[in-house]
Amino acid sequence: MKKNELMQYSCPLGKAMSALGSKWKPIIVLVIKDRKLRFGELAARINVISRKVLTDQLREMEADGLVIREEFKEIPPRVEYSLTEKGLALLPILYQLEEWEMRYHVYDPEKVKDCKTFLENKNNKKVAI
Amino acid sequence: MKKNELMQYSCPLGKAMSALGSKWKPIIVLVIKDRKLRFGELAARINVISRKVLTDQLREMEADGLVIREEFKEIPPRVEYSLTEKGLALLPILYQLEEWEMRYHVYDPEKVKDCKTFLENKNNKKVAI
DNA sequence: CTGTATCCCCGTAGATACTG
DNA sequence: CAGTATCTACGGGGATACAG
Repeated sequence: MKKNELMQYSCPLGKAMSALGSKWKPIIVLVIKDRKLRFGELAARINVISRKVLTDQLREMEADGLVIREEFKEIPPRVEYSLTEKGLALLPILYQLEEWEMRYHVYDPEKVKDCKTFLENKNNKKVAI
Repeated sequence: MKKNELMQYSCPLGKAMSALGSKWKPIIVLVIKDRKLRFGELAARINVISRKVLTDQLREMEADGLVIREEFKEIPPRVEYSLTEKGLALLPILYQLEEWEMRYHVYDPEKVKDCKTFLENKNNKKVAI
């Protein structure tokens, strides 16, 4: 085993970061937080992500125990995603990270608003990012 | 401005993740936490990182306001790195992330020990990773 | 001692078309 | 509806050599 693999896979912090250190995972967690969402709902709420990448990310998060994937064998197919207990436990930490950034960075309120409405636009529902 | 740039640079959480979402930054924060360290000390404590990458990461962290870089115009040159207030404020969040991972994942205690001693070995000093 | 300068690899993520 | 399959582009990260 190489040393950097030791870092990545055996250190708790390294492993935690690899579980949510990708571009979209923290956002996906925040978007699913309230209730089960279908794949299409997820894709609509984060409309800048491609379906391939969304699928990839969800599969990895499932493997990491962050989300639950429920597949209903229907026509048309339906798949629902929800957070596991582990995924839910991540929420307060993500909020703290958000607060930390807000506290030490000067934001243009308009841009933050843009960011919030960006996700809201496509679903007519508040998503706190 | 493209939408994904909006996500990355205007959303507090997106910005926070881009500030510490790389492979080494969280570890660098933990390693510097106690006191100022010279570049060489940092490189020795995280001996699997190449000097180029360490330099790159430190420069980015400096730009993000996480670390302070003090350069002493001496022969031989001396540079000391320390955490800013912003960097220090990140510590409790990193510890929570660590605890979160520990709580939901079954670790082989031997491997965690290896991970700890891996960083300890090169400096004869405890570094809590 | 503290870095640069190159070069290169590989993985993430994106675009697009297609499928059960 | 919920994905695959392919191909491509880009950039982080690594190895090595050199510099002030």
